[in-house]
Amino acid sequence: MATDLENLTDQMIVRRSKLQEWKQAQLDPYGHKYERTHSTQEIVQDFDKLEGETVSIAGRIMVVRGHGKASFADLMDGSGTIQLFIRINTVGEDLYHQYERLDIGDIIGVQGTVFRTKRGEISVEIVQFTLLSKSLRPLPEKWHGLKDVDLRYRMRYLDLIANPEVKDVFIARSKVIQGIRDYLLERGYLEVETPMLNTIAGGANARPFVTHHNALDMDLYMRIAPELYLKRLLVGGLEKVFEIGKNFRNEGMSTKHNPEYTSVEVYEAYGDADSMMVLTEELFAHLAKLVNGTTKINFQGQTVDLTPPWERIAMLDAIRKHSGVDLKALSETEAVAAAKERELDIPQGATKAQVINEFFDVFVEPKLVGPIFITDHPVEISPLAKRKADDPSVTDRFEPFIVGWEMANGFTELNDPIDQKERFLNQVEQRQAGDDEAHMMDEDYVMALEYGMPPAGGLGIGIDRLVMLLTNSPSIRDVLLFPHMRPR
RNA sequence: GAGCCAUUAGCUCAGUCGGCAGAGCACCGGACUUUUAAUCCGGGCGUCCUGGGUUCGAAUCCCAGAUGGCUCACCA
Repeated sequence: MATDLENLTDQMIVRRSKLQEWKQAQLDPYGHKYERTHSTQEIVQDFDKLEGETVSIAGRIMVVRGHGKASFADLMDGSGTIQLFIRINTVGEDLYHQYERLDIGDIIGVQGTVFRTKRGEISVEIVQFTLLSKSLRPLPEKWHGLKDVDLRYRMRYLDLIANPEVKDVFIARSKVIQGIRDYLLERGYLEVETPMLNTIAGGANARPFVTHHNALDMDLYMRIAPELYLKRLLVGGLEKVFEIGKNFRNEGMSTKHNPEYTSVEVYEAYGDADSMMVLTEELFAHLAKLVNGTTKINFQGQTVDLTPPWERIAMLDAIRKHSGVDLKALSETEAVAAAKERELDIPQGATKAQVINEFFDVFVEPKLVGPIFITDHPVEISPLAKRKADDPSVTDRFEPFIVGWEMANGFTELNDPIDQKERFLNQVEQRQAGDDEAHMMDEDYVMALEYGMPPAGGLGIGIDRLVMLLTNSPSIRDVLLFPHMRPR
C-alpha cells in the first residue's frame, strides 16, 4: 500500500481518501442507473415552462464556487452545462457537508428546483444528490483546457471533457457518414461488407499490413481497398453497391495520412466515369449543406464553393495549361528530356506515364483550389480503369481536387478480362522490379471478369479528408477520435 | 526516412549570463448564504523527457536517445 502511494500525486492521494470516506459512510461512490428527467440543454431551452419545477439531471462537476453555507457549481452533461446551487438551509447540514466533500470531476445525479439567480443565470437548486462516479484524478485546467497535442490525442476522453468544441468535429463526422449512407440508400444502392482479411491485397497502389491466421497457418493481408470484391458483386448481378469502411496502408503518417482510414466506395452497373462525377459533385454539395448549411467552404483561409457542376480538365491539358508543355505531342524520349530540363525528380528509364505524373504533381496539383475534376489519367497508372474509346493510352478516370487535395478517385471500370490480365501482368513486372506498391496478380478476379461484368462506373472517397474539409481541420488527427500514435 | 522546433508541478506556462526551482489554475487549512475565470488569508506540491559529458556548480552548454509538432519525401 505504501509503495502504491509513492507513485500517487498529493491530489490523487486526497481523492482516494475521500473515496474511503464515502465507503465508510456506507455510501456507494460508484452509483447505478440514474433516471434523468431532462438534459441541461433542455432546462435552459424550456426554462419558461420549467421554472419552479423539480428536475433530475446528471453529469460531471466542472467548476466549483463555494460561499460557506451556500455553493455554486457547473454541471456538464452530453448536451451542455448548467449551474447548480446548493444551500445549507434547503438540504440540511448532513447533505451539505457531504456535498462539500465532492471534487471537480466527480459525476453526480441531482434532483433540484429550476430557478434563475439574481444575476440571471438559469440554475438548479439541489434538493438531493447522489454520487455516481468518484473521480480519482484531477481534470485539466478549467480556463486553458488541455493543449498538449500529444496528450489530447492519447487521452481523447480528457480532450473531450476539457475542450467541448472537439465534440462538434465528431458530430460532423457522424453526420457525414450518415449523410453518405442515406444519400446512397435513397438512390437504390445496396450497402455491403466485404473482407478486410485478404489473401491478395488488391484495388490500390499501396503496401499492405501482414497478419497471420493461426488455424490455417497462413499470412493474410489487411485490405488496402474493397474495390475488387465490390466489382465481383457487379458480376454477380448486384447492380448498385457501396461499402463504407476502413482500409489499412502500411505507409508513412502525416497530417493527411493515418495507417487506417475510412473510405466509401460506390459502384453502379451501366454507369461510367461521367455518371460518377455527377454523383460526386452532388454528394459533396449535399454533405456540405448537411454539415454547414452551405455549399461554401472556408478551409484554412481558402474559400471554395462546391455547387455543381464542377470544372473538368484532362490531365494533359492541365499540364499544358500550368507548365506550358504539351506532353501529348511528345514521344517518350522527348518527354523524359523535357522533365530533365525542368529538373524534375524522375527515376532512371522513366516511362512517359511517370513523367506525366511528375509534371502533374509539380506544376498542376498545388494550383488546384477547385473544386475541379482532373480526368483522363495515363493507362499505366490506372490498372483497373477502362481505356478511353478514342485514345487507348489514357483511361476514363477522374480525381476531384479541392483546396489542393485529391478528395476521391473514380473511373469507368475495366470489364475486359484480357486487358485486365495484361494490366496485372504489367503491374507484376513493376513489382518484380522493386515497386512494392504495384498491384498483385489476382487470377480469381480476372476469372470473375471472364464470366462478364457489366460496364460500370466506380467511385472511392476518402472520408477523413472530406471531414477535414468540412470541419476546417488542418490535421487528419483532428478528425480521428484515436489517431495512430507511437506507444509511449 | 531527413531537417527545424518543443518537452519544467495534476493542467497552462515563465525561468535573463551556468549560481537556492517559479506563477496562475487545481489541491490542503481558514473566512464567506446569489457566485459565474467568485473573492480574501495561510500552506503543501518537482525523475526540470531519459542517459552520458563539460564544469567548483547544469533546467540552462555539448553528445546520444525517446515522444510530439511543423516542413519535406511516399501516399488517399
